[in-house]
Amino acid sequence: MADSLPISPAEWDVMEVVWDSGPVTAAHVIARLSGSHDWKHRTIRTLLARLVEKRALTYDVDGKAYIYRPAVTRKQCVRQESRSFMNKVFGGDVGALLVHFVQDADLNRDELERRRSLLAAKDHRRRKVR
Amino acid sequence: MADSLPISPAEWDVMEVVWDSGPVTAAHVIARLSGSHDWKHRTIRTLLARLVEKRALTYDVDGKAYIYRPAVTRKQCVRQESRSFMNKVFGGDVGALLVHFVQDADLNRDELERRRSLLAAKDHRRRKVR
DNA sequence: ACAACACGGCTACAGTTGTAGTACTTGGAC
DNA sequence: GTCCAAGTACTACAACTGTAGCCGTGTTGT
Repeated sequence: MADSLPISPAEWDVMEVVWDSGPVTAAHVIARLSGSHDWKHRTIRTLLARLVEKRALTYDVDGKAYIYRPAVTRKQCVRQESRSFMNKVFGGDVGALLVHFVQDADLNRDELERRRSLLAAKDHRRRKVR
Repeated sequence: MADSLPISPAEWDVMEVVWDSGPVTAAHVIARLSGSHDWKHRTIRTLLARLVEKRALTYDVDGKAYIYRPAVTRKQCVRQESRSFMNKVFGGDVGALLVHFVQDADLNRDELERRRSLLAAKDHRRRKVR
């Protein structure tokens, strides 16, 4: 339905809140993001306004405040971002992409495992020593 | 080894050529990209210069021209881009990412299949008619 | 030796992004 | 009815991007 211009990383974080919490006020978004980001409320209001401009959000007026709602689904956006990422980095080759991330996941698992063993060994040594 | 600032999409296309072709002149990069992009040679030279600034490329001077070489491996860059993409869009959840792309791949296969059948049906009808 | 031509350096300029500040307006408390 | 806190609109500004142009200089063909 929508063209939906690209959503920048900062804007994406705002969209997440709106997608998660249904129709929300700016105040709500600000409260939600205050934990994870160190943004002044003005920054978040600017991002909301830009997302409206980009037609990624709409709003209803309630008294003096706006109630924001997504104008595009998360799925649509994920799809679009994913495609452009895949094209840029993997030349559009889903296979190559999958290989990369599977290997990456395996590496992480191995790394976790390695650390666990290290810890275990340390623990073992400590036990022995005392 | 390197900090390696973010590489923009246009710059990425330039890096691809350098990664693929080993040490290259600007002229070579320009020739290679002339097929896929409609860039003036100045644009590509600008991109090369920016990549040097960003320490993604280095060069040796050969007479009046530069011979460019990657200063970062493709692997490093793919890793970095992939991480930031995964964090932005999938909240760092590799699992969710894999699910998305696998489904996407399946959809594409189905879509291909659907088109093939359509074509086949059409062909069938045509044959019948004549 | 001189004219082109090719090269890199510097400059430009508009659109996007991150990160706000200022100013004006208005619903609501009193 | 008045005043204020909170809300939106407008403005700001530097860094990054896409997309190049101009300029001085050195290389090369003739």
